[in-house]
Amino acid sequence: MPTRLIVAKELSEIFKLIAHPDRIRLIEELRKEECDVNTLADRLDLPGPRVSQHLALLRAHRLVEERRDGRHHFYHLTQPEIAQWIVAGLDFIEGRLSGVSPSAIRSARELWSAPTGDEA
Amino acid sequence: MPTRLIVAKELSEIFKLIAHPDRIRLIEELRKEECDVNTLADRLDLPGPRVSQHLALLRAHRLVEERRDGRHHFYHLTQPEIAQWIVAGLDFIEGRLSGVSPSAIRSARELWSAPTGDEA
DNA sequence: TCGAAATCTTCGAACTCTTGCAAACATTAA
DNA sequence: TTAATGTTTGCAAGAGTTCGAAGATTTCGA
Repeated sequence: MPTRLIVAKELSEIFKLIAHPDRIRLIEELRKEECDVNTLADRLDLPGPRVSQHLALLRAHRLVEERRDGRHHFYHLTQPEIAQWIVAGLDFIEGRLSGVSPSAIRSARELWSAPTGDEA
Repeated sequence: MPTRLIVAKELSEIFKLIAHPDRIRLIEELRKEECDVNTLADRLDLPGPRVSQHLALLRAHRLVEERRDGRHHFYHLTQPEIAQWIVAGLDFIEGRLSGVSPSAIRSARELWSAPTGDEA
């Protein structure tokens, strides 16, 4: 199989992996520091099993890693730079007519770029 | 609805849109210059209707635009920079154990970065 | 002009994959 | 043992993909 085909498939895997609002928010939460599952579920207002399944997927693709401490499972990004890459994708929705105002995008970009503990 | 949720959804739309090997290769082909549908189908070795459907999807999300000339439909990227953003995603598959060798990734990166007319 | 060929799009039906939810399971702590 | 924390499983609903066939438009030759 030609190189280009292989790489296109691998790239599409990455995109598929990230192409879910819950997983994007998980990555956003983890962009600065590790966090345990329950806290993530609380912050994102999602049921526990769902968070766990998403994390299992991210883990299977080595986008996150797990650290266990007692009964807590802490997750963190293996490559924190991926958060910056994701937010760079905002450049490509800015021009579209969909339901996102430029100011919403601007504030989102600031959220992702800002230091921790400032969530809106 | 909170801004963060909206933006996460919009971002996931973008990722979903790109998360297909055919569409990634289409974007790759279009990264430098416009091209008509048949030529794309030939180069990527795909059936015509399939190419057309993928392009319709990209068009619906304004990632590509159409220019008609006679019976030819020429497509081009509305934001050529998106190709560079996509290829930057290669950074995040390099460390994984999947079936892609580092050299394959390196050559893919060169392919996407190189001037036109050099396809392997 | 008429009809055939070329180019591209769209439709509808199968197929697959993902998602969401509830229930059950596993492990650790008190 | 009981509670707390996560994970896994099984299944139904939904979304995305693919294909063949049919439709639309333009060009070109008879």
